[in-house]
Amino acid sequence: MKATIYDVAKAAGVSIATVSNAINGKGKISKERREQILKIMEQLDYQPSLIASALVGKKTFTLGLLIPDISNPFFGEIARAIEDQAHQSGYSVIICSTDNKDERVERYISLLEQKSVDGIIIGTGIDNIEILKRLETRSIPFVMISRETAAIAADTVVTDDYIGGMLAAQHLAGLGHRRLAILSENLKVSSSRERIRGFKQGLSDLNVPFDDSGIVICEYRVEEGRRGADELLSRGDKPTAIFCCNDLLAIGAMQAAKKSGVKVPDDLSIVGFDDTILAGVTDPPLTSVAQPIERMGKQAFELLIDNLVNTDAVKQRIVLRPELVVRQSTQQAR
Amino acid sequence: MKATIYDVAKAAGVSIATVSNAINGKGKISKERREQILKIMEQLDYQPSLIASALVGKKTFTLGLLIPDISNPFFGEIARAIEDQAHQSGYSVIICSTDNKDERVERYISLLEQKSVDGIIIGTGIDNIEILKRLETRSIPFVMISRETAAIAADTVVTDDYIGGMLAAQHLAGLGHRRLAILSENLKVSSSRERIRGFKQGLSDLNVPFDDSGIVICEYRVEEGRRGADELLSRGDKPTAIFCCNDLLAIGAMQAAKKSGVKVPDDLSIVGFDDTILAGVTDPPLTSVAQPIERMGKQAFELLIDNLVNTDAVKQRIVLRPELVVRQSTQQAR
DNA sequence: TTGAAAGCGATACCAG
DNA sequence: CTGGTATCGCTTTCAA
Repeated sequence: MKATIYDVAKAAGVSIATVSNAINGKGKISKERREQILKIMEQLDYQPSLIASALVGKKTFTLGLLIPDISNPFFGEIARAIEDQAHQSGYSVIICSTDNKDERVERYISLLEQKSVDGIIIGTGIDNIEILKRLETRSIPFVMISRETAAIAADTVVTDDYIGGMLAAQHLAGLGHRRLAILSENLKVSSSRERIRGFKQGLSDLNVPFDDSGIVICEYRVEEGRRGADELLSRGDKPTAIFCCNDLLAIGAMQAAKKSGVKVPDDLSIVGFDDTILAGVTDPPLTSVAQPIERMGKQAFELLIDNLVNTDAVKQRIVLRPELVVRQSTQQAR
Repeated sequence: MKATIYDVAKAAGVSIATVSNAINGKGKISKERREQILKIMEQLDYQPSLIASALVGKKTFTLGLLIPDISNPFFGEIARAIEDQAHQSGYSVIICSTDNKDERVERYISLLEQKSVDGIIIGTGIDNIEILKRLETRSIPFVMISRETAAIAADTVVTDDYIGGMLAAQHLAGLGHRRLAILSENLKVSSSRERIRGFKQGLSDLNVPFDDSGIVICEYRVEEGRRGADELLSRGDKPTAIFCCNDLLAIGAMQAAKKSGVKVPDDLSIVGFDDTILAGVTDPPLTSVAQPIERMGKQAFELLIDNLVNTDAVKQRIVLRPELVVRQSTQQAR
């Protein structure tokens, strides 16, 4: 059987209170006693039970991470960034892939609640605002990462999607492109809207005309991106450049281009978003707007921890600047 | 404050024991009482504390998952498969990215131990066998997935790497290739050795000669794969086909080929391994040996659960058959 | 069918 | 400095 604090106390000939103090460095214990106890703990291979200490009111040192799908490289990277931060502070993180389904979100949150996690990081879309409100009333700290809700005051860390769109626009316009198009996922996602808005603003700043008919909306998968791009490429005045609101769509666009004999980047420049591992793997490698994932993870974790300490701190919204990573899917317009 | 079982009991005018029984369907309770209690639980928005029930000896319904890196798509998929299985049975999983470092493995295991996880799924290489032995003596159930240790009797679920190698060989030989090469990662990993052994056997079965000088070893990243392939392609008698022991290396090989003007698949066929999301994204899409990840996750979870129930069951080793997914990176030899 | 009471393993307060 | 002891929220006998 696993050793408990009682075993240690008995072996050391002291009370459990003293052992507890020795472990946590609380109270005053003579140095000798302390070392003696520590030694015995080692001999007994004793590991304090976090379960028990969580019950007496301390924290569980466990976090929940809600994302659409851990097998999606973008979220895998987010998870890794958060995991690293958390681990440094002794926290572990429970993954919850929601598939963007509110029903799964609810199940997971209820589970996390029962497990008394210290907080939740939400990186998945949540349609039903009640879910977040519930978190609030139950005073479970949470922060949003890479997603937003206007409907509720919440700590948030996001990439500046507007700037991201702008960077793409400046890059493409700078290369001389004048016939541009946008491939975007569902406009319900605020980040897509912002990316588009930034892109259009970027163009307009440079006096490059753009008409909304150049925007094609599709789901977020490669497959759909391909179909969306097909449509764009079959038009009378084909675009010479497409801005895609994520890498998956960009890959779809590249595949569509190839199928219809349009050469990337010679005949068509393509810019993606997220700069996932996929961007470096396509042929040609994809120019993409990179989100500062590592810093996002760090900030999200820190916000959450602040929340634990200072329950009623003012909610913050941290906006991080993206960066354009130029590879070979874009070139001078001809 | 969160409602406890006492609040429910008081509100229902019964004892906590009765509430407990109502929740768990244990003992005998009149149907009316039960429903009355359930209703009150709902009114109070009561969620039983898993922490408390874990303390009284029940399970924590939490698992640890040790993998090298959750941001690597292959492990992301493994994690997802396991998460889905686990979630179905009410378990949650804690991710532990080890970077293949024993020191991180130890820290994580000790953490998982303190959190009293019900079991651990190990999908990462562990050099120090003592770590596993320790798990054994502490009777923490664990299963290995996609990794093996001969040094200890453990439940294991792996892909049949030998067959996987063979499938690749048969495919390439069947296409008429005679000058073949292998790009493999570190031979310390048993799966690499098996893949190579299977590949060679497959060729020899078909009377296709193969010399060990055609094997190039490198690390597992794209970058190194490129260098390894460079070497192969600069040789006097270039291979017409390369079998790569994972997708990342295959991508490296594709890049090397492109750089030196060798066309894939016209001049060079390439086969990868793992069939990650990356395989569908390269140009041309990569022919790859797919591991049945979903089934692996399912089996691993089931083995673990069996372990919980039946502590001293005979250790099993489950070997799953891989499958060749033919895409466009391979074609008839000319 | 229901309830009283004894833990589970730790923390923390209050005496000594 | 050190040690009782109540407590956290729940499960589980054992009686009633």
